[in-house]
Amino acid sequence: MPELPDVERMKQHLDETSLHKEVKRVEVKDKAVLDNSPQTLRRHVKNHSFDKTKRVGKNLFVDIESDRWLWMHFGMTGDLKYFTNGNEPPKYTRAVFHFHDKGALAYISRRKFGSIQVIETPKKFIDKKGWGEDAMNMSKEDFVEILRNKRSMIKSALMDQKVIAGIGNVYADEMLYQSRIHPKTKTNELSNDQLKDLYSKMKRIFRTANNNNADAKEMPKRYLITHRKEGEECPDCSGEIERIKVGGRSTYFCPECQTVNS
DNA sequence: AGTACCACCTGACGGC
DNA sequence: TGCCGTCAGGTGGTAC
Repeated sequence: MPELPDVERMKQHLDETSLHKEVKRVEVKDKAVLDNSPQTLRRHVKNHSFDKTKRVGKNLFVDIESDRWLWMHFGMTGDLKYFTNGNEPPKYTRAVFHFHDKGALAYISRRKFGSIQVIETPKKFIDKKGWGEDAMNMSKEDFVEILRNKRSMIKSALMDQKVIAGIGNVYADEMLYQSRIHPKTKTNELSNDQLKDLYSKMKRIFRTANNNNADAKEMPKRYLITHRKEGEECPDCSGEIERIKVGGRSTYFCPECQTVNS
């Protein structure tokens, strides 16, 4: 699930339900998702409250005390869900933050690819990881400048979190579809105008997704995301959607429409 | 620098 | 209904 819009939705959910409430208890149901020991996590979170949140790319940071934050990442199947005590936590809940007010925030991860870690500050952490600017914060000029000299395939470049933070498999396909660019195009073969167009499409797509709560079913019918299936009819021409591998990831595209530099 | 492949883990889904 | 293969919105490591 979680690309930039999904994590943005989780951030808003946390902000609306769980901010400024003291954590009474941290329940670890599967420590596979913890980078620290349960004891370390508890030590930094128990009797503290989530003061503010920050999203960078697909990462959610939660401020717990001075110069101590939680880093949450969600892998391919993560989510956050607030529920009230007395109710069952959602399926695949791996950790629960119980608040004093009888509410609780569940960290959900079916495949356990996600992680929770106590860190110092988001800035230090991001620098160490080498992540690029968040896709929604990046300027058009920086976008063009960073991509223009890359020699990798455009889809791989878009998904590289060290280049731009936040784009994943589904939205990379969407951007390239709307820009009519073949996913295997060498990035440095794109013109500045094509890169600028790609940037505009990226912003519009993420804005649309954010407005629709990252729900693919609510996205416009002209979007590829509602037709991500082999053999499906392209919403823009009579062609059929094809599936290929790019950078090891399944890639859906329209061979009729996406002919730029292919 | 770029790519291919594997690993992590737990399913959901379609074909027979 | 059951078994089996394939796929899955991410990332990190290795090897070439």
